[in-house]
Amino acid sequence: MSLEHTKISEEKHQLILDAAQKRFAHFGISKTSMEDIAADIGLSKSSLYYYFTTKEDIFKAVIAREQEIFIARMEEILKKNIPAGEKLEQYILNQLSFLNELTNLRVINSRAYDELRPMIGDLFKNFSHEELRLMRHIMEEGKSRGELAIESTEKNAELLVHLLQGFRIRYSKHALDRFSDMQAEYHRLESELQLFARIICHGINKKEKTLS
Amino acid sequence: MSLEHTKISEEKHQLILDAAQKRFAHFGISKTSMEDIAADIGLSKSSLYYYFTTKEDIFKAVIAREQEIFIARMEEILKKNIPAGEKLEQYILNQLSFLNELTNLRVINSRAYDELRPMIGDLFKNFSHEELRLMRHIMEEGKSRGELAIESTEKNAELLVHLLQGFRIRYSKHALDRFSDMQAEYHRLESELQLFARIICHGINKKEKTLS
DNA sequence: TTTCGACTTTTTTAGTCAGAAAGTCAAAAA
DNA sequence: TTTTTGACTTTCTGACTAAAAAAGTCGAAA
Repeated sequence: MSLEHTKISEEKHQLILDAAQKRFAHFGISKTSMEDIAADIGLSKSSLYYYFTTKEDIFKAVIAREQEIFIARMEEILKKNIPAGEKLEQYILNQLSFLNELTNLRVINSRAYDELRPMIGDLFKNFSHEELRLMRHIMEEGKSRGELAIESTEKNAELLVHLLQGFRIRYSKHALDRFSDMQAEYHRLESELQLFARIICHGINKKEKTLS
Repeated sequence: MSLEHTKISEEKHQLILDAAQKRFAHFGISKTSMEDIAADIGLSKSSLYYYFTTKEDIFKAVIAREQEIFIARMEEILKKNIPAGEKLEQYILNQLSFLNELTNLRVINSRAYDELRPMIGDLFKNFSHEELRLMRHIMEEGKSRGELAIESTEKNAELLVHLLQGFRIRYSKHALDRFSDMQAEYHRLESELQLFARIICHGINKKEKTLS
């Protein structure tokens, strides 16, 4: 309890999470021992238990931190003074850097998900809620400004979050298939997401002259 | 070889696949023995090996057949004399019955995918190609008729297939979470897919008067 | 408050083995 | 000639064990 409030303790927490984050991203949970993490930052294994009660807790904290980073980054977009459509576009495109930088978050989308769900199910659910909150914000703003042609902000927000999640899951699965050329894959995906954003915003049908 | 051409043999093939399909859908591969399948159609296990060389082959054949059914059903849509946008809409909506009826196909999208990939990886890839072919057809038709506002038919077709696959994977994962009210879930998903189709076709932005 | 070494407990791993299921084949039946 | 089968061999799986590794505890010390 009181641990949370001292500065030094907080720094150590972050130090541990930094080390764990790298290890987990590289070797996965099961192939990362508490000793490994401790050694990385020059502590004994026992000391880790002073800061975290279980290995699971460390993993959860790592995931939670990556989720916070993602949400924070997306919130930056929402603050901008641009049309809702553009916010949506940027949100969609920023998935990319998300997928590439937050490795652990990416991994829980794919292979590991079924094993990890019992552990991080709540985190995942909470993350979905957060994402939905952001998307709802975009929808509401766009609707109230008369920029978006939508009825139910809620349904639209849900759909978009689901599409993005589906896209991410599918990509994560795919990415593990091949250890090959990640760079080329990145560019392919980037242009695909651009097209995605464009279609979502403008539709695929030719625009007719609107009657109303 | 010559087996393929006799009528009786072909019927037996189908009979075996019918039984296997039900067993697999209900119990999964590992919990379905060759004896089980054989017993279901009043044959000895040995006889099964007269028609199929391995259990794996039977499973592959079951999947392949479900894929063919799906593709055939979708091709029906392509034949219709309706605008490309409507074809797209119907394609998107028909995912639903696909997910509900072709159980084995649904399962390989979710939990089992990682285990099954080595076995059915090729089938899956081939299925993707087929789906892409259909989607490309819609795009090309829509473009040549001046109905769709697209540049690269290929890129648009790819994106849409990826979105649909992502959606399906996400849904399959989700569906396994809860054994709850499948009926309500079906309706929720149906209306979500309707919205999906509408946004893809018309976009989410308010239409401005087009200049060109 | 923080660290650690020595400690116990739990989980993984490697290996064994028996029973079940997969897969083969020559002979019989249709 | 096509189809089926029972008896057969081979392969796979699950349950068990012992040993090793990793998780987790605790009291003492810095």
